Amino acid sequence: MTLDPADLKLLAALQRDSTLTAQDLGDALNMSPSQAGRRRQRLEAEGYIAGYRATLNPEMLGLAVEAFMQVVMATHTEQNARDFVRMTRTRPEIVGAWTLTGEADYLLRIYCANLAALNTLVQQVLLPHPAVSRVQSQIVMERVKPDAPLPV
Amino acid sequence: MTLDPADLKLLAALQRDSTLTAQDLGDALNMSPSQAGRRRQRLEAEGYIAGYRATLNPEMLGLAVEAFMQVVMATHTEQNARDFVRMTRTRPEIVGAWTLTGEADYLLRIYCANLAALNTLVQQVLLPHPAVSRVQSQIVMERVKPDAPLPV
DNA sequence: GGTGAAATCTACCTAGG
DNA sequence: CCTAGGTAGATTTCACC
Repeated sequence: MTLDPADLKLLAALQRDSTLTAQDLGDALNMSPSQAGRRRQRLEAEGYIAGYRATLNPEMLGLAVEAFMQVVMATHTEQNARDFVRMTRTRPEIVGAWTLTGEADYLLRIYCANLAALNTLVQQVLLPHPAVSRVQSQIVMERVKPDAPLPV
Repeated sequence: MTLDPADLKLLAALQRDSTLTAQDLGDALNMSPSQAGRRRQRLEAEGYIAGYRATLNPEMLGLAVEAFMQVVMATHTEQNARDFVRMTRTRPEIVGAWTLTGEADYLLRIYCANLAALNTLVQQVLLPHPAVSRVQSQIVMERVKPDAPLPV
């Protein structure tokens, strides 16, 4: 039920590249392919591995602008919160949203084609939302360390 | 060279689940497995797909605390920036780092086992760094929309 | 767009502690 | 009796037609 060093190495390897075969994993962990495959199946079944995803290149898809937005709510009713959360889940350009401690109520992570699209999102979607009081956009200038694996 | 609607559907599907076979993709796109596989190979070769990764469950790994930190630099020399960037790439609990427009110089995304570990990072690593002036931690209270696929 | 060889996965079987 | 290693059938991939 607990993770031994081999499990951690296996998880780290699959975070970097999920196309590694049981043979590859066995080589890396000094065990037989059977054992490595069995371990992977166990880690999947126990829920350590949430899924296998393709990672895309934002630039190649015309998503030139990444941004973070801090959103402050005007009123903190339950209904407002539900509405806002539903909106974030509907908009595909919002690729992450969190509620945080501190002054801002929400942090949004956005991918857009250009600055105009970002502005449209703010002016047409966020600011018109009844519960939203203030939005502060912060555009990403450089990805210093983008989307690294979890520390296992 | 440009992406047609089938390409976009294929990329969206692989973002959700990269274990889909050429047959599965063919079924979803109403084309033969050969064609679907060929398209995938083309999108990989052209660089639209950066890689295939396993997504892990942070909670299962004992990573109970997610946080964002806004870091303000004391001095903006080239050397300071390089040092700081190297530090972020070294620390595994820093899973993302960006330079932003606005008052803060860096935004860091962190995964830690607990609040004590987070505090240790701030006190032992970030604040002692010669270039760092101020750090503002914002703990994630709720993941409203965590790590969604890119909008394709 | 289809076909077939090569590789991979997975369930089952056998051996050893 | 339980765990590790190996094996074979089914599935998938990929180069070629």
